[in-house]
Amino acid sequence: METTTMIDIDEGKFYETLTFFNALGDATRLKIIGLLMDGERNVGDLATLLDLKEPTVSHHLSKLRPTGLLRLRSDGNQRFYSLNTDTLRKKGQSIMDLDAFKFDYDVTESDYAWLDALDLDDFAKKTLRDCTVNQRLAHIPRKQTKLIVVLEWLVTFFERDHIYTEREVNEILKQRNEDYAGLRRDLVDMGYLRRDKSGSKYLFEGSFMQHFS
Amino acid sequence: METTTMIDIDEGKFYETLTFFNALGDATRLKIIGLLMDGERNVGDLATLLDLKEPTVSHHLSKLRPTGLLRLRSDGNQRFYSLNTDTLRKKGQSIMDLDAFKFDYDVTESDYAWLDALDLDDFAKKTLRDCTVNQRLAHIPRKQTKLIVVLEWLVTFFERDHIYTEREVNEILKQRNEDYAGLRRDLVDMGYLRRDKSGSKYLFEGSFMQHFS
DNA sequence: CTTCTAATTAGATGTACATCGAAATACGAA
DNA sequence: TTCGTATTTCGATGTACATCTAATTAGAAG
Repeated sequence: METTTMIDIDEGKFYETLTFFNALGDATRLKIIGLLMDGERNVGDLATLLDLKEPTVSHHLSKLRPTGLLRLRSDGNQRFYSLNTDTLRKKGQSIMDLDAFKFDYDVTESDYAWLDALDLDDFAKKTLRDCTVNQRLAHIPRKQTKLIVVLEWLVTFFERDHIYTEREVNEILKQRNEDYAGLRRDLVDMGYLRRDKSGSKYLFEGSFMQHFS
Repeated sequence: METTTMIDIDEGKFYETLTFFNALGDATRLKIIGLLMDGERNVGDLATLLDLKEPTVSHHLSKLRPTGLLRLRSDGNQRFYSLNTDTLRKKGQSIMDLDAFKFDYDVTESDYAWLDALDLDDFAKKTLRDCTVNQRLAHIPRKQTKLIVVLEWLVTFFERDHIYTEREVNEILKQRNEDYAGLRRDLVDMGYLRRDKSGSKYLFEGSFMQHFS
Protein backbone atom coordinates (compact mmCIF):
# COMPACT_ATOMS: atom_id res chain seq x y z
CA MET A 1 0.00 0.00 0.00
CA GLU A 2 1.41 3.32 -1.00
CA THR A 3 -0.05 6.52 0.35
CA THR A 4 1.11 9.88 -0.93
CA THR A 5 2.38 12.26 1.70
CA MET A 6 0.19 15.06 2.92
CA ILE A 7 2.07 18.22 2.05
CA ASP A 8 -0.19 21.15 1.43
CA ILE A 9 1.02 22.52 -1.85
CA ASP A 10 -0.60 25.21 -3.90
CA GLU A 11 -0.69 23.46 -7.22
CA GLY A 12 -2.60 26.38 -8.63
CA LYS A 13 0.44 28.54 -8.15
CA PHE A 14 2.64 25.97 -9.82
CA TYR A 15 0.51 25.93 -12.93
CA GLU A 16 0.13 29.69 -12.88
CA THR A 17 3.90 30.01 -12.92
CA LEU A 18 4.18 27.38 -15.62
CA THR A 19 1.62 29.19 -17.76
CA PHE A 20 3.49 32.44 -17.32
CA PHE A 21 6.90 31.09 -18.26
CA ASN A 22 5.44 29.05 -21.08
CA ALA A 23 3.63 32.08 -22.49
CA LEU A 24 6.77 34.23 -22.47
CA GLY A 25 9.07 31.44 -23.62
CA ASP A 26 8.46 32.17 -27.28
CA ALA A 27 10.27 34.75 -29.40
CA THR A 28 7.16 36.03 -31.14
CA ARG A 29 5.30 36.54 -27.90
CA LEU A 30 8.25 38.30 -26.28
CA LYS A 31 8.28 40.63 -29.27
CA ILE A 32 4.58 41.30 -28.85
CA ILE A 33 5.17 42.32 -25.25
CA GLY A 34 7.98 44.58 -26.40
CA LEU A 35 5.77 46.18 -29.02
CA LEU A 36 2.90 46.75 -26.62
CA MET A 37 5.29 48.54 -24.29
CA ASP A 38 5.27 51.41 -26.78
CA GLY A 39 1.51 51.69 -26.64
CA GLU A 40 -1.60 49.90 -27.71
CA ARG A 41 -1.78 48.09 -31.05
CA ASN A 42 -4.48 46.30 -32.95
CA VAL A 43 -4.04 42.82 -34.37
CA GLY A 44 -3.43 43.95 -37.92
CA ASP A 45 -0.63 46.32 -36.92
CA LEU A 46 1.02 43.62 -34.85
CA ALA A 47 0.82 41.24 -37.79
CA THR A 48 2.46 43.82 -40.06
CA LEU A 49 5.22 44.65 -37.60
CA LEU A 50 5.94 40.99 -36.88
CA ASP A 51 5.63 39.98 -40.52
CA LEU A 52 3.03 37.34 -39.68
CA LYS A 53 -0.57 36.69 -40.65
CA GLU A 54 -3.42 37.86 -38.44
CA PRO A 55 -4.50 34.36 -37.34
CA THR A 56 -0.98 33.68 -36.09
CA VAL A 57 -0.95 36.85 -34.02
CA SER A 58 -4.41 36.02 -32.74
CA HIS A 59 -3.10 32.64 -31.65
CA HIS A 60 -0.21 34.18 -29.73
CA LEU A 61 -2.46 36.74 -28.08
CA SER A 62 -4.69 33.94 -26.83
CA LYS A 63 -1.61 32.31 -25.31
CA LEU A 64 -0.67 35.57 -23.66
CA ARG A 65 -4.16 36.23 -22.34
CA PRO A 66 -4.10 33.79 -19.38
CA THR A 67 -1.08 35.61 -17.95
CA GLY A 68 -3.23 38.65 -17.28
CA LEU A 69 -0.64 40.84 -18.95
CA LEU A 70 -2.97 42.06 -21.69
CA ARG A 71 -5.58 44.75 -21.69
CA LEU A 72 -8.12 44.91 -24.48
CA ARG A 73 -10.01 47.88 -25.87
CA SER A 74 -12.52 47.41 -28.64
CA ASP A 75 -13.24 50.19 -31.08
CA GLY A 76 -15.54 49.23 -33.88
CA ASN A 77 -14.35 45.91 -35.14
CA GLN A 78 -10.76 46.67 -34.27
CA ARG A 79 -9.25 45.36 -31.07
CA PHE A 80 -6.47 47.32 -29.46
CA TYR A 81 -4.26 45.37 -27.12
CA SER A 82 -2.06 47.05 -24.53
CA LEU A 83 0.05 46.03 -21.57
CA ASN A 84 -1.38 45.72 -18.12
CA THR A 85 1.72 47.30 -16.61
CA ASP A 86 0.47 46.83 -13.08
CA THR A 87 0.23 43.09 -13.56
CA LEU A 88 3.58 43.05 -15.33
CA ARG A 89 5.28 44.69 -12.38
CA LYS A 90 3.53 42.54 -9.79
CA LYS A 91 4.24 39.33 -11.70
CA GLY A 92 7.83 40.35 -12.14
CA GLN A 93 8.25 40.49 -8.42
CA SER A 94 6.15 37.54 -7.38
CA ILE A 95 6.91 35.10 -10.14
CA MET A 96 10.18 34.05 -8.61
CA ASP A 97 8.48 33.24 -5.34
CA LEU A 98 10.09 30.01 -4.28
CA ASP A 99 6.78 28.44 -3.36
CA ALA A 100 5.75 28.54 -7.00
CA PHE A 101 8.14 25.74 -7.81
CA LYS A 102 6.65 23.39 -5.26
CA PHE A 103 4.60 20.57 -6.61
CA ASP A 104 3.06 17.38 -5.36
CA TYR A 105 5.91 15.18 -6.41
CA ASP A 106 4.12 11.96 -5.52
CA VAL A 107 6.66 11.16 -2.84
CA THR A 108 5.57 7.84 -1.43
CA GLU A 109 5.80 6.73 2.17
CA SER A 110 7.91 3.83 1.00
CA ASP A 111 10.71 6.29 0.25
CA TYR A 112 10.96 6.87 3.98
CA ALA A 113 10.44 3.27 5.13
CA TRP A 114 14.01 3.23 6.46
CA LEU A 115 12.89 5.82 9.03
CA ASP A 116 10.27 3.53 10.55
CA ALA A 117 12.88 0.81 10.92
CA LEU A 118 14.83 3.08 13.28
CA ASP A 119 12.25 3.24 16.09
CA LEU A 120 12.56 6.95 16.85
CA ASP A 121 10.39 9.48 18.64
CA ASP A 122 8.19 11.72 16.49
CA PHE A 123 10.47 14.74 16.71
CA ALA A 124 13.50 12.81 15.47
CA LYS A 125 11.45 11.18 12.74
CA LYS A 126 10.11 14.51 11.52
CA THR A 127 13.53 16.10 11.67
CA LEU A 128 15.17 13.43 9.57
CA ARG A 129 12.30 13.39 7.15
CA ASP A 130 12.64 17.12 6.60
CA CYS A 131 16.40 17.05 6.22
CA THR A 132 16.89 14.02 4.02
CA VAL A 133 16.12 12.84 0.54
CA ASN A 134 17.05 9.33 -0.45
CA GLN A 135 18.77 8.93 2.89
CA ARG A 136 21.13 11.81 2.15
CA LEU A 137 21.20 15.12 4.01
CA ALA A 138 19.65 17.72 1.73
CA HIS A 139 20.42 20.43 4.28
CA ILE A 140 21.89 20.53 7.76
CA PRO A 141 19.61 22.10 10.37
CA ARG A 142 20.91 25.12 12.25
CA LYS A 143 18.72 24.51 15.29
CA GLN A 144 20.68 22.69 18.00
CA THR A 145 17.99 20.16 18.91
CA LYS A 146 17.55 19.15 15.28
CA LEU A 147 21.27 19.07 14.66
CA ILE A 148 21.65 16.56 17.48
CA VAL A 149 19.13 14.26 15.83
CA VAL A 150 21.08 14.44 12.61
CA LEU A 151 24.43 13.86 14.28
CA GLU A 152 23.09 10.87 16.15
CA TRP A 153 21.73 9.47 12.94
CA LEU A 154 25.11 9.93 11.26
CA VAL A 155 26.90 8.23 14.08
CA THR A 156 24.84 5.07 13.55
CA PHE A 157 26.89 4.50 10.40
CA PHE A 158 29.96 4.05 12.58
CA GLU A 159 30.84 0.91 14.52
CA ARG A 160 31.07 1.27 18.26
CA ASP A 161 34.59 1.30 19.74
CA HIS A 162 36.17 1.04 16.30
CA ILE A 163 39.12 3.25 15.40
CA TYR A 164 38.80 5.11 12.08
CA THR A 165 41.33 7.06 10.04
CA GLU A 166 40.30 10.56 9.03
CA ARG A 167 39.95 9.36 5.45
CA GLU A 168 37.56 6.59 6.54
CA VAL A 169 35.44 9.05 8.49
CA ASN A 170 35.27 11.35 5.50
CA GLU A 171 34.19 8.53 3.20
CA ILE A 172 31.32 7.56 5.49
CA LEU A 173 30.12 11.14 5.96
CA LYS A 174 30.47 12.00 2.28
CA GLN A 175 27.71 9.49 1.56
CA ARG A 176 25.32 11.68 3.57
CA ASN A 177 26.34 15.19 2.57
CA GLU A 178 28.99 16.99 0.58
CA ASP A 179 30.14 19.00 3.60
CA TYR A 180 31.82 16.02 5.26
CA ALA A 181 34.40 18.27 6.95
CA GLY A 182 31.75 20.35 8.68
CA LEU A 183 29.87 17.26 9.79
CA ARG A 184 33.08 15.69 11.15
CA ARG A 185 33.79 18.85 13.13
CA ASP A 186 30.26 18.90 14.54
CA LEU A 187 30.51 15.25 15.54
CA VAL A 188 33.77 15.92 17.41
CA ASP A 189 32.49 19.16 18.96
CA MET A 190 29.39 17.47 20.31
CA GLY A 191 31.42 14.57 21.64
CA TYR A 192 30.04 11.80 19.42
CA LEU A 193 33.45 11.17 17.88
CA ARG A 194 36.65 11.47 19.88
CA ARG A 195 40.00 12.37 18.38
CA ASP A 196 43.11 10.51 19.59
CA LYS A 197 46.33 12.24 20.68
CA SER A 198 47.76 12.33 17.16
CA GLY A 199 44.58 13.98 15.93
CA SER A 200 44.39 11.76 12.84
CA LYS A 201 42.42 8.86 14.28
CA TYR A 202 38.78 8.86 15.39
CA LEU A 203 36.85 6.74 17.88
CA PHE A 204 33.10 6.29 18.32
CA GLU A 205 32.30 5.25 21.90
CA GLY A 206 28.49 5.36 21.62
CA SER A 207 28.17 7.92 24.37
CA PHE A 208 24.94 9.67 25.52
CA MET A 209 22.60 8.99 22.61
CA GLN A 210 19.22 10.65 23.10
CA HIS A 211 17.22 9.48 20.12
CA PHE A 212 19.01 6.30 19.01
CA SER A 213 19.69 3.23 21.07
CA MET B 1 15.59 51.32 -50.81
CA GLU B 2 14.72 50.25 -47.31
CA THR B 3 17.16 50.88 -44.48
CA THR B 4 16.44 49.54 -41.04
CA THR B 5 16.41 52.12 -38.28
CA MET B 6 19.38 52.55 -36.05
CA ILE B 7 18.12 51.75 -32.61
CA ASP B 8 20.77 50.32 -30.35
CA ILE B 9 19.16 47.26 -28.95
CA ASP B 10 20.81 44.59 -26.86
CA GLU B 11 19.67 41.54 -28.74
CA GLY B 12 21.81 39.41 -26.46
CA LYS B 13 19.55 40.35 -23.60
CA PHE B 14 16.47 39.51 -25.62
CA TYR B 15 17.71 36.02 -26.32
CA GLU B 16 18.93 35.57 -22.78
CA THR B 17 15.45 36.37 -21.55
CA LEU B 18 13.92 34.09 -24.14
CA THR B 19 16.21 31.24 -23.12
CA PHE B 20 15.33 31.76 -19.49
CA PHE B 21 11.55 31.76 -20.00
CA ASN B 22 11.76 28.90 -22.45
CA ALA B 23 13.82 26.83 -20.03
CA LEU B 24 11.37 27.35 -17.17
CA GLY B 25 8.28 27.04 -19.36
CA ASP B 26 8.11 23.29 -18.95
CA ALA B 27 6.47 21.38 -16.10
CA THR B 28 9.27 18.85 -15.71
CA ARG B 29 11.93 21.51 -15.54
CA LEU B 30 9.95 23.57 -13.03
CA LYS B 31 9.70 20.45 -10.90
CA ILE B 32 13.45 19.92 -11.14
CA ILE B 33 14.02 23.45 -9.84
CA GLY B 34 11.60 22.74 -7.03
CA LEU B 35 13.40 19.52 -6.12
CA LEU B 36 16.82 21.14 -6.17
CA MET B 37 15.57 23.77 -3.75
CA ASP B 38 15.61 21.06 -1.07
CA GLY B 39 19.26 20.31 -1.74
CA GLU B 40 21.53 18.75 -4.28
CA ARG B 41 20.46 15.67 -6.23
CA ASN B 42 22.11 13.37 -8.72
CA VAL B 43 20.55 12.46 -12.04
CA GLY B 44 19.35 9.05 -10.97
CA ASP B 45 17.51 10.42 -7.94
CA LEU B 46 15.83 13.08 -10.04
CA ALA B 47 14.77 10.40 -12.54
CA THR B 48 13.25 8.33 -9.74
CA LEU B 49 11.44 11.25 -8.15
CA LEU B 50 10.10 12.51 -11.48
CA ASP B 51 9.27 9.02 -12.70
CA LEU B 52 11.35 9.50 -15.84
CA LYS B 53 14.35 7.81 -17.41
CA GLU B 54 17.86 9.18 -16.93
CA PRO B 55 18.29 10.34 -20.55
CA THR B 56 15.16 12.45 -20.24
CA VAL B 57 16.37 14.10 -17.05
CA SER B 58 19.76 14.66 -18.64
CA HIS B 59 18.03 16.37 -21.55
CA HIS B 60 16.13 18.71 -19.26
CA LEU B 61 19.23 19.53 -17.25
CA SER B 62 21.01 20.52 -20.44
CA LYS B 63 18.11 22.86 -21.21
CA LEU B 64 18.37 24.35 -17.76
CA ARG B 65 22.15 24.77 -17.91
CA PRO B 66 22.26 27.89 -20.12
CA THR B 67 20.18 29.79 -17.56
CA GLY B 68 23.08 29.60 -15.12
CA LEU B 69 20.70 28.37 -12.44
CA LEU B 70 22.49 25.06 -11.95
CA ARG B 71 25.58 24.19 -9.99
CA LEU B 72 27.33 20.90 -10.58
CA ARG B 73 29.43 18.82 -8.22
CA SER B 74 31.01 15.60 -9.43
CA ASP B 75 31.72 12.78 -7.03
CA GLY B 76 32.99 9.64 -8.66
CA ASN B 77 30.75 9.01 -11.61
CA GLN B 78 27.78 10.64 -9.94
CA ARG B 79 26.86 14.22 -10.69
CA PHE B 80 25.09 16.21 -8.06
CA TYR B 81 23.12 19.19 -9.30
CA SER B 82 22.08 22.00 -7.03
CA LEU B 83 20.59 25.47 -7.34
CA ASN B 84 22.72 28.52 -7.85
CA THR B 85 20.52 30.53 -5.49
CA ASP B 86 22.51 33.68 -6.11
CA THR B 87 21.75 33.54 -9.80
CA LEU B 88 18.14 32.60 -9.10
CA ARG B 89 17.65 35.69 -6.96
CA LYS B 90 19.45 38.00 -9.37
CA LYS B 91 17.58 36.65 -12.38
CA GLY B 92 14.32 36.94 -10.52
CA GLN B 93 14.87 40.64 -10.14
CA SER B 94 16.44 41.44 -13.48
CA ILE B 95 14.46 39.20 -15.77
CA MET B 96 11.51 41.54 -15.87
CA ASP B 97 13.73 44.41 -16.92
CA LEU B 98 11.72 46.13 -19.59
CA ASP B 99 14.71 46.43 -21.91
CA ALA B 100 14.82 42.68 -22.22
CA PHE B 101 11.72 42.72 -24.39
CA LYS B 102 13.20 45.08 -26.91
CA PHE B 103 14.16 43.59 -30.19
CA ASP B 104 15.19 44.79 -33.60
CA TYR B 105 11.76 44.68 -35.09
CA ASP B 106 12.95 45.48 -38.58
CA VAL B 107 11.06 48.74 -38.58
CA THR B 108 11.68 50.25 -41.97
CA GLU B 109 12.11 53.89 -42.79
CA SER B 110 9.19 53.54 -45.13
CA ASP B 111 6.92 53.18 -42.10
CA TYR B 112 7.76 56.80 -41.32
CA ALA B 113 7.73 58.17 -44.85
CA TRP B 114 4.69 60.27 -43.97
CA LEU B 115 6.98 62.24 -41.61
CA ASP B 116 9.30 63.36 -44.38
CA ALA B 117 6.33 64.61 -46.35
CA LEU B 118 5.58 67.10 -43.58
CA ASP B 119 8.73 69.22 -43.91
CA LEU B 120 9.47 69.60 -40.20
CA ASP B 121 12.51 70.60 -38.18
CA ASP B 122 14.55 67.77 -36.65
CA PHE B 123 13.12 68.18 -33.18
CA ALA B 124 9.54 67.87 -34.37
CA LYS B 125 10.43 64.94 -36.57
CA LYS B 126 12.13 63.08 -33.73
CA THR B 127 9.30 63.83 -31.34
CA LEU B 128 6.63 62.47 -33.64
CA ARG B 129 8.73 59.48 -34.50
CA ASP B 130 9.11 58.62 -30.82
CA CYS B 131 5.46 59.08 -29.99
CA THR B 132 3.77 57.38 -32.91
CA VAL B 133 3.37 53.98 -34.43
CA ASN B 134 1.48 53.60 -37.66
CA GLN B 135 0.58 57.26 -37.46
CA ARG B 136 -1.18 56.76 -34.17
CA LEU B 137 -0.07 58.25 -30.85
CA ALA B 138 1.40 55.43 -28.80
CA HIS B 139 1.91 57.78 -25.86
CA ILE B 140 1.40 61.46 -25.24
CA PRO B 141 4.55 63.32 -24.13
CA ARG B 142 4.45 65.16 -20.81
CA LYS B 143 7.14 67.65 -21.76
CA GLN B 144 5.57 70.92 -22.93
CA THR B 145 7.77 71.43 -25.99
CA LYS B 146 7.06 67.93 -27.26
CA LEU B 147 3.37 68.19 -26.48
CA ILE B 148 3.17 71.26 -28.68
CA VAL B 149 4.63 69.33 -31.59
CA VAL B 150 2.03 66.62 -31.10
CA LEU B 151 -0.84 69.09 -30.81
CA GLU B 152 0.24 70.92 -33.93
CA TRP B 153 0.41 67.62 -35.78
CA LEU B 154 -3.10 66.72 -34.57
CA VAL B 155 -4.45 70.05 -35.68
CA THR B 156 -3.34 69.37 -39.25
CA PHE B 157 -6.18 66.88 -39.47
CA PHE B 158 -8.63 69.75 -39.08
CA GLU B 159 -9.66 72.13 -41.81
CA ARG B 160 -8.85 75.79 -41.25
CA ASP B 161 -11.81 78.00 -40.28
CA HIS B 162 -14.19 75.09 -40.33
CA ILE B 163 -16.73 74.65 -37.51
CA TYR B 164 -16.84 71.17 -35.96
CA THR B 165 -19.31 69.61 -33.57
CA GLU B 166 -17.83 68.01 -30.46
CA ARG B 167 -18.65 64.61 -31.88
CA GLU B 168 -16.73 65.37 -35.08
CA VAL B 169 -13.73 66.54 -33.11
CA ASN B 170 -13.80 63.35 -31.07
CA GLU B 171 -13.97 61.17 -34.17
CA ILE B 172 -10.91 62.81 -35.68
CA LEU B 173 -8.89 62.62 -32.48
CA LYS B 174 -9.94 59.05 -31.75
CA GLN B 175 -8.05 57.98 -34.86
CA ARG B 176 -4.83 59.15 -33.22
CA ASN B 177 -5.27 58.04 -29.62
CA GLU B 178 -7.86 56.53 -27.35
CA ASP B 179 -7.75 59.51 -24.96
CA TYR B 180 -9.57 61.82 -27.37
CA ALA B 181 -11.10 63.81 -24.51
CA GLY B 182 -7.71 64.65 -23.03
CA LEU B 183 -6.36 65.63 -26.42
CA ARG B 184 -9.37 67.84 -27.11
CA ARG B 185 -8.89 69.60 -23.78
CA ASP B 186 -5.18 70.13 -24.51
CA LEU B 187 -5.97 71.56 -27.93
CA VAL B 188 -8.40 74.04 -26.42
CA ASP B 189 -6.12 74.90 -23.50
CA MET B 190 -3.23 75.67 -25.82
CA GLY B 191 -5.44 77.74 -28.07
CA TYR B 192 -5.31 75.60 -31.20
CA LEU B 193 -9.04 74.94 -31.07
CA ARG B 194 -11.48 77.59 -29.94
CA ARG B 195 -14.81 76.79 -28.33
CA ASP B 196 -17.84 78.91 -29.34
CA LYS B 197 -20.23 80.54 -26.84
CA SER B 198 -22.45 77.45 -26.58
CA GLY B 199 -19.41 75.34 -25.80
CA SER B 200 -20.50 72.55 -28.14
CA LYS B 201 -18.88 73.76 -31.37
CA TYR B 202 -15.20 74.01 -32.17
CA LEU B 203 -13.21 76.16 -34.56
CA PHE B 204 -9.65 75.79 -35.87
CA GLU B 205 -8.25 79.17 -36.88
CA GLY B 206 -4.74 78.04 -37.71
CA SER B 207 -3.14 80.34 -35.16
CA PHE B 208 0.55 80.54 -34.21
CA MET B 209 1.91 77.26 -35.55
CA GLN B 210 5.58 76.77 -34.69
CA HIS B 211 6.47 73.56 -36.45
CA PHE B 212 3.84 73.23 -39.16
CA SER B 213 3.05 75.66 -41.92
C1' DC C 1 -30.36 43.79 -45.90
C1' DT C 2 -26.03 43.94 -48.23
C1' DT C 3 -21.24 45.00 -48.25
C1' DC C 4 -16.80 45.92 -46.35
C1' DT C 5 -13.34 45.34 -42.98
C1' DA C 6 -11.14 43.29 -38.79
C1' DA C 7 -10.71 39.48 -35.93
C1' DT C 8 -11.27 34.90 -34.38
C1' DT C 9 -11.97 29.99 -35.19
C1' DA C 10 -11.35 25.61 -37.83
C1' DG C 11 -8.51 22.62 -40.30
C1' DA C 12 -4.12 21.30 -42.33
C1' DT C 13 0.87 21.07 -42.36
C1' DG C 14 5.45 21.19 -40.87
C1' DT C 15 8.74 21.92 -37.24
C1' DA C 16 10.37 21.69 -32.48
C1' DC C 17 10.98 18.87 -28.75
C1' DA C 18 9.85 15.49 -24.74
C1' DT C 19 10.58 10.85 -24.16
C1' DC C 20 12.60 6.50 -24.63
C1' DG C 21 15.97 2.43 -25.68
C1' DA C 22 20.52 1.60 -27.20
C1' DA C 23 25.17 2.88 -27.63
C1' DA C 24 29.00 5.52 -26.01
C1' DT C 25 31.63 7.75 -22.32
C1' DA C 26 33.52 8.42 -17.72
C1' DC C 27 34.81 6.85 -13.31
C1' DG C 28 36.02 3.68 -9.69
C1' DA C 29 36.99 -0.95 -8.15
C1' DA C 30 38.79 -5.55 -8.61
C1' DT D 1 42.74 -4.59 -18.10
C1' DT D 2 38.19 -5.84 -17.18
C1' DC D 3 33.92 -5.15 -14.93
C1' DG D 4 30.03 -2.44 -12.92
C1' DT D 5 27.66 1.80 -12.36
C1' DA D 6 26.23 6.70 -13.41
C1' DT D 7 25.69 9.78 -16.98
C1' DT D 8 25.52 11.58 -21.46
C1' DT D 9 24.90 11.17 -26.46
C1' DC D 10 22.56 9.16 -30.44
C1' DG D 11 18.60 7.84 -33.10
C1' DA D 12 13.85 7.05 -33.40
C1' DT D 13 9.04 8.13 -32.29
C1' DG D 14 5.11 10.58 -30.99
C1' DT D 15 3.09 14.79 -29.32
C1' DA D 16 2.67 19.78 -28.90
C1' DC D 17 2.36 23.81 -31.30
C1' DA D 18 3.60 27.79 -34.66
C1' DT D 19 2.06 28.95 -38.96
C1' DC D 20 -0.76 29.22 -42.81
C1' DT D 21 -5.35 29.29 -45.80
C1' DA D 22 -10.17 29.14 -45.66
C1' DA D 23 -14.33 29.78 -43.31
C1' DT D 24 -16.90 32.16 -39.70
C1' DT D 25 -18.20 35.85 -36.66
C1' DA D 26 -18.78 40.73 -35.50
C1' DG D 27 -19.14 45.75 -36.35
C1' DA D 28 -19.85 49.78 -39.16
C1' DA D 29 -21.57 52.01 -43.21
C1' DG D 30 -24.29 52.29 -47.14
